[in-house]
Amino acid sequence: MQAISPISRRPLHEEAVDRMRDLIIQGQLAPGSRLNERLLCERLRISRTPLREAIKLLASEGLVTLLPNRGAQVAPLEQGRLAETLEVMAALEALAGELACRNATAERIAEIRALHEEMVEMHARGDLVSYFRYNQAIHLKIVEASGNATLGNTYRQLNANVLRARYMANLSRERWDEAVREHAQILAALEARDVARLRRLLHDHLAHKLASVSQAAVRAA
Amino acid sequence: MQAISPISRRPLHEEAVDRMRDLIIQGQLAPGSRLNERLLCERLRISRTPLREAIKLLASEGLVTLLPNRGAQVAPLEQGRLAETLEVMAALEALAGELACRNATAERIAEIRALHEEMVEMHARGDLVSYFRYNQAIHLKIVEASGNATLGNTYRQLNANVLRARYMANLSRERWDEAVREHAQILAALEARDVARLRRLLHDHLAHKLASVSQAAVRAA
DNA sequence: TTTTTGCATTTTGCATGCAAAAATCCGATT
DNA sequence: AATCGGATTTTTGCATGCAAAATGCAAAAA
Repeated sequence: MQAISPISRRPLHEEAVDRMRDLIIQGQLAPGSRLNERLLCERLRISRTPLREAIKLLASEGLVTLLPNRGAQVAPLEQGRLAETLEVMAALEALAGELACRNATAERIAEIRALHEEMVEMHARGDLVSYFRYNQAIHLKIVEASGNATLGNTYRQLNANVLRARYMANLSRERWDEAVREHAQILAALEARDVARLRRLLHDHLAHKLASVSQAAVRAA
Repeated sequence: MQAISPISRRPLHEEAVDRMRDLIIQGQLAPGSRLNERLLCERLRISRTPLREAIKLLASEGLVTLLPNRGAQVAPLEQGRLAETLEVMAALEALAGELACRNATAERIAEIRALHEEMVEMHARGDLVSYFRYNQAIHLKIVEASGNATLGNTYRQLNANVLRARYMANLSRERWDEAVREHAQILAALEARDVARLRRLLHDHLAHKLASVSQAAVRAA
């Protein structure tokens, strides 16, 4: 008998989580704004039960803050929290790099290089939005290449919180150029399977990202 | 005016999460067993709405697996997943140690030493259960001493999954002795604020733990 | 005897109802 | 004009209702 892909029927609460996560990351639901259940139910065309389940899940991801007896709000953006998160992500990426050096197949690394080439192209064109998308894809791919699914889940969860900061909007030209150079080095270290070097590069890359985001936040304040 | 602790009115779903998490960690809800909503509602004396919210949250922690249209089950224990989790926790503890060296107050470190002394005492007495409790407390305290709350949350979440394995039951005498020696070294490095050494010690300590758990699992299989 | 099919029961997923808490409004009072 | 108090409305938290899906089981067919 031939393999048939099962009919997919996602639960409503999952769909709701994904939709709301996107809304929050894209800023359509602004940090600090209250989540009115009735309103969101109407917009998503679902009832309160799955919506409330979704809100609780987003709260566990840190994208939403629960206010007892007063519903929930989109988690406010805090500089300190962002720094904390990036610090943890740096450690996770360093681990991912190490594991990827040891476990990733050559094909997987080639895929990462392909993404890298695309990203460099977008940098050359000055297409910041596309650059940013490839950049994200590369980091995620490295984490996946580690072969540690738990690491991947943990990373993604933290990443959602960082995406909201939309630091890409405040990326200076110098920092952008530097980031691309760093990426080239990261890829070279991965291809050489140089664990120590890759660990250090990934760690520093994230540290620089934090510095750049912090600066942007200071300017905004 | 004197500070009064407010009358606690925790949401039912939070209470339910905590209770069920304990039940799962303690094995009263066995890995792989189905979660019958009606039954659990009766046991916890709550209705299905907060219960279902709790189940979804536990699923995001990885303690529960959702089976679409067929409810949920306690997440089965998998050797590979445990190894993955410990690998991530090792990286997080290494980071925590580094941050603790830099940020922790002397008092905080003294508190950790106090816990360590107690733990050594329990080891001397052969009181494995108490030893295990102090051991946990020390690791959590180091993570807290990092001052990075996000790191703490991430660590605790992963930790819940490890606690279920109850590797302490299969702890060999030699490994136990060795673990205590490792802890003494860890504490010394923290007190000396020797970042590099502490990182390495914590990392190795976790690696040894994984090895010991794996061995126990192999024996059980 | 084993497999398949139809039916009854149970369980789940989602919607809705209800009471309590919070927010809002609005006039009275200072 | 600002503030307070109280009633009114809104919103939340939890319970329950209902339909669809899954499960169990016995009878029919192979």
